[in-house]
Amino acid sequence: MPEGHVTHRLAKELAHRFAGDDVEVSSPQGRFADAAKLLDGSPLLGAEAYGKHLFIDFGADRLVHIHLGIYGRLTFDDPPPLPPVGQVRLRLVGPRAWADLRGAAACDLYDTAERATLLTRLGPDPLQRGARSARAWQRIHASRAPVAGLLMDQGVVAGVGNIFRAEVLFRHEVDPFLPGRDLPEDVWQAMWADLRALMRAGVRMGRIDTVRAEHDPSVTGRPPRRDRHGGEVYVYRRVGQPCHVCGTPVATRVLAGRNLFWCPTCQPPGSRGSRKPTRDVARSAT
DNA sequence: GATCTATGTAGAT
DNA sequence: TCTACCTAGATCG
Repeated sequence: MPEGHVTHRLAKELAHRFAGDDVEVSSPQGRFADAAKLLDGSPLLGAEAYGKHLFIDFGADRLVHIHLGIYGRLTFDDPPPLPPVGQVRLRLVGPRAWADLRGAAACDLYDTAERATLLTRLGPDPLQRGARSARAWQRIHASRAPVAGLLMDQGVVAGVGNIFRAEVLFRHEVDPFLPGRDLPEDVWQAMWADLRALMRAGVRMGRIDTVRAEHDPSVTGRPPRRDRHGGEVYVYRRVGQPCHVCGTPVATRVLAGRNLFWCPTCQPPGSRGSRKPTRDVARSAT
């Protein structure tokens, strides 16, 4: 589930369903039991996301820090709460809603100082208002590491995961293995703007849908139209299937332990990319 | 039922 | 570069 758009969406939903209410906090599975006891009955003041990190504010300098990892889930439902199913690490029960957390890589009690320390490790989050892409650019421009690896580094850009990195590289025709320092600055600026738009669309839609996102009025300024490509993403997990733009089979390779996907024709070796996202978008851009 | 996979990261080697 | 870890659903036999 989780790239940055998921955490931001969850923060919104937590605030919407719980903010201002006293909340029963428990850990049916037991692994968060001590902290849960401490927070039980406290008012939930709000929730915020930064990159893939989620913070739930219970006041008195107490925050629940959640990182979903690769398969964590936070689900919501209307009252009354049902008996826990499976490994429920954290359960929140308020008068208007209840929520279960499963499989998270992290679920810890933080104070604001610990949150501040964590945030210093993270690069700018494209979903954060006023995020400064220049900080990311400094890291990219100074590195000889492949740009596909840099995009996944949360210290460079916070919130980008395996799908957004594959898609944004494709959309700008950048060779995933291009050293960061060979990426032109104007291409980076365009990728950053595209990430902001794609990830915002992801927050709204609750899914990553880069092909249709380009037809989202807020992304392109045009009304949605029928998807001519037949898919939700261009390259992610489409190994061997024809590229939606040129028909070349999508390639894959493991990079830094993660599966990377790209089109060898649209993103040939050494390609420094283009400012306009994909030929298709270039055509429909205003 | 066993095995594989996954939008992730930290820590060891 | 590898391994461990968090869990559930899909796929294999």
